[in-house]
Amino acid sequence: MAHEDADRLATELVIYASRLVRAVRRHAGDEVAPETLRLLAQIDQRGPIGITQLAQVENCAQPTMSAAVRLLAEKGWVERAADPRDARASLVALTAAGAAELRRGRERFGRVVAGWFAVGPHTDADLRRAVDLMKSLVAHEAGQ
Amino acid sequence: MAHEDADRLATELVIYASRLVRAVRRHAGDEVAPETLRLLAQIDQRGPIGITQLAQVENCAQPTMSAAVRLLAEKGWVERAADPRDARASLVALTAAGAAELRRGRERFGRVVAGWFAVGPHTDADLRRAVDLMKSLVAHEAGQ
DNA sequence: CAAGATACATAGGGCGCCTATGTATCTTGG
DNA sequence: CCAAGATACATAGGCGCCCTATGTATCTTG
Repeated sequence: MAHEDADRLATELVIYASRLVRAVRRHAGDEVAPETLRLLAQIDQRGPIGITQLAQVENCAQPTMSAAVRLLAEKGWVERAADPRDARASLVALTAAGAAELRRGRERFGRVVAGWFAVGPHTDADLRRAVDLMKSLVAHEAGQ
Repeated sequence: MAHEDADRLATELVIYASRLVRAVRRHAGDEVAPETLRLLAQIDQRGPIGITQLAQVENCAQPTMSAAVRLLAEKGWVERAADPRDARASLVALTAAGAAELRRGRERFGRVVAGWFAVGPHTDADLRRAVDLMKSLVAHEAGQ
């Protein structure tokens, strides 16, 4: 059945995505994990942003984001400023050290993936298409 | 620089892989997580297999695999039999319930991904290529 | 201005992953 | 043939990511 094949393909996508993340995390050693880099990238992109909103764009629970931001703050990679228009809220932004860490992390991920990539038969265009596909999948999660 | 772009692209691949796994896990609710299904699929494929060897093919530490197999066994999805040729070793195999769970999990992952997939502009061939790409990347991790 | 909504923190738990270490059991060189 | 090292697995203990439940300010509004 074509149905079974499609299920299997979708399952493989998820499974290999999981493997890829684990592989990169292992090769990252003691440095920033994919989840951390993801969060740094998000904060970099969204500028000063509140915890709750950050949790929403990251699709995680607010307490999860509180804890994650606290860890980043302890490492000096983000700063929490008071929101002048709402005393309940805080605005999270990257520090210079956080921006540097984001850059270093990207370089390292790039090196690691490039190393595996070079051995295989795929092109840069394949890589871009794969990224687009997953971006599209994830984008449509929240939407329904 | 082309270098910076490549790093960014590789980083995005990893980040979106991480998002995809999280998204699927969330939509799986209380049912099997991607990591669990990955392990069930592995045991299904490799037949009766020892803990250490399973840890090797899954690229994780042996105690990690011991714990994972224990959880699967508690749920009745795998059975540990004594290895007749080595009293230290045990042979892990799927039970009927485990095989059924694997089937159900694949169907659910298929449904979830298909739901997001249908909204986007991508084809089955794109999906297949993305899977192949990640498979290739992960395959070359151990190889070097 | 009380009552509900909202932003965030804390408490507590589960799972995936790790290293260090212990306990059998196998294998092998003297 | 038997001690010594190698091997298969388990246990202990720890960290990160993620969750729900709940508490505490602060905002908003009828």
